[in-house]
Amino acid sequence: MSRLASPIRRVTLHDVARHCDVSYQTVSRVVNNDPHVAKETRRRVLRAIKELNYQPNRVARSLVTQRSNLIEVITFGGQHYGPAQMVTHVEQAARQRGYNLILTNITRMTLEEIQAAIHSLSGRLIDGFILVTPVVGVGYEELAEICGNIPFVMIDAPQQSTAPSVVINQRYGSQLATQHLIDLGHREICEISGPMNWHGAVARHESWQQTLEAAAITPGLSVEGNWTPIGGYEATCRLLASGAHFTGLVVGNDQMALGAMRALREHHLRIPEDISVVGFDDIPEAICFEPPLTTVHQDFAALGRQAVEYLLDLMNRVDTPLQQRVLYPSLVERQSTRHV
Amino acid sequence: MSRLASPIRRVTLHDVARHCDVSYQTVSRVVNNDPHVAKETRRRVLRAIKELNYQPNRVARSLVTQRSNLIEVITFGGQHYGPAQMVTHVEQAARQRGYNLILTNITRMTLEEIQAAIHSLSGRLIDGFILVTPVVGVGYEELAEICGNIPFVMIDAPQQSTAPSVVINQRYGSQLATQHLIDLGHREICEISGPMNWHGAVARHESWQQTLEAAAITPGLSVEGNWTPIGGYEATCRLLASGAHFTGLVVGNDQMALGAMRALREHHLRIPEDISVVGFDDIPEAICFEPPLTTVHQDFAALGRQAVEYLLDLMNRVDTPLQQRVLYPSLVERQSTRHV
DNA sequence: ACTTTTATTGTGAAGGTTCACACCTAAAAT
DNA sequence: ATTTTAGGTGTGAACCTTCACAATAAAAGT
Repeated sequence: MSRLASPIRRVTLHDVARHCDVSYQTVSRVVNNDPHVAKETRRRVLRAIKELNYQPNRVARSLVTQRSNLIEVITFGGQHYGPAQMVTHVEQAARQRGYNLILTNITRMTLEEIQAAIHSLSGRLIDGFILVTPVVGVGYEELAEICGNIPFVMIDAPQQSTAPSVVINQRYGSQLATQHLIDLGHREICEISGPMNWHGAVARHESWQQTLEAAAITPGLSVEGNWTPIGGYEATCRLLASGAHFTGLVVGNDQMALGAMRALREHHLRIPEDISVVGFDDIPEAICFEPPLTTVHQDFAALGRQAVEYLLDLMNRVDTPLQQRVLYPSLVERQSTRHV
Repeated sequence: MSRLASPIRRVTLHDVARHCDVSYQTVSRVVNNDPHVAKETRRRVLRAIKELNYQPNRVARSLVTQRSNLIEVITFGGQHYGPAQMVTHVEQAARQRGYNLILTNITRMTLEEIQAAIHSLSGRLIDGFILVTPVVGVGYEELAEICGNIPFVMIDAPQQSTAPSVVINQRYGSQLATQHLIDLGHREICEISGPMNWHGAVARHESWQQTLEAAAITPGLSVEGNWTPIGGYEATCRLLASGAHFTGLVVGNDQMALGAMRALREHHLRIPEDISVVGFDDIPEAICFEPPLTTVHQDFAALGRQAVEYLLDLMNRVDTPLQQRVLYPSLVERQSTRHV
């Protein structure tokens, strides 16, 4: 007995129809909950379906209906906390609505890669895309061109974009973090930013700067990291080597904050006695950092749900407006910050 | 102009055929790289394909070939480091081989949930499954029944199972960690384990115990955690509250190790001066823990690649043997452990 | 009693591809 | 000169649904 998928003939509408002596169309009606079926007939058909263990062939259905109930998620950096979190919740929301998810995780966020990803499953009759596009150089117009007439929603699109997108207001989050330090009396505040080709990094950086300036404080030095713990460590070492004096440090994400705290400690700076540190993301580890990290919480679950909801609207309702739906992060105060 | 996916007729084989005056079958041959096409004809067809921007309809193709080039990954705890890592690499490996991935992340790892997940896309002609089944109660026989004649590979299956699976040898990893402490002269060694309904947790626990016994050491207390930082924190508090004395602590994963270290510090125990801690997973954060964590490194990328490779063999080659492919973890020594 | 409406069921075609086979032509073998 | 072979190309059917419409029977209206 071979284990190779043998060409076992699946049971079809016709088989069911024959089995209970109706036409295949009637069976189709029962399967699709068409009301124009006599009660007694429906009963008979349903029993036959169960007896024969009939499963509608979704491929054949797709061929005629021109829709697949498939959503493709194209993401970048799927191994990181944020994206992984989003994907999980997008999947959950999609499945609840009867859609399955095709996942494509690209390794370089360029238009070419996106194009290749979309191309690689063109012809699958994908109903819609969710694009996690956190880096610059991937704009709405280009994407619209690539996606053709298939609706899509962007996550992590540039703020204020006219593209259909769902975002968390990064500027607001960074303002929250920075203002928190200001409120604690800090006047010398530096930053470890994310890679500046990410929208989020730019937004957080600019907002850090503007919040300080609004409080008539000259921004301290800002050093660029790469989102990783080691990146944060190295960036902080560079910052310290520059001789800059500061009492507050705003870090682009929690992982880098972890590295930053390590670097600070190695330079015999205590947290929060000497330096207050605030992160971004609120990863599950943050609460157990040494000390527990004050950070900005982002609701990735809501983000994922919203994206799916919006996409389904775009797919199924004419004239859903193209807009940017904005969620707001919140500050979580822990022990890595204190009054100066 | 509506943005709703309008029923724009896609260009088909027939369109291309008409455009360069051959039969649709010839175009099909060109598309599928059939050698029985004259050079000149192929050239003409290829040009027409490009001119008309023809994309083969994979749905129609699936209908007749009975295969979809689709692999479904059913995972559990997709937001955690390990599973997220695996999914990412599985996707990458699959796409390289021309397969796309349908992701289903279930929230409770039970046979019913798996069945529902598989059922929800039955009829999509999925070519194969990759099942991340880290908890007990989900055995090969039951899965084989559910999957019907569709081949599947399990990841994180119980060791020694006869099921087609790819695993990392957890026992070996735990032995590495425990032996490391023994070699450093520790004789009082406790454990924070994962939830005992996970194979991995059981295997690590048993191997911890056996390694100690093999060295004629009585195992210390073992407390069960839930993989999370806070879980590790609480478990360690319980351990300390029990009054147990120990100098070495083996923790089921890095996240719990983070929580454990926090708990230890709060009880004025220094790491590694008073207590040596060793983790499991080697998450990217571990190197920046305070102190950097000695841990067991698992190669999730290799795991994902192997799983895909094995599944494709199962799908395409008759009589691929059913076996368990085993990878080995390695110890990464950092600063959380030292000689007693 | 006859027409109209409604409820239920059936028929033919289409969706876009691949498979099995038949056909044709030109070159090679006899 | 005739047969065989190979290379190239085309035809019809099948895959399994849904859609549009036709057909029938029963019920309701006149």
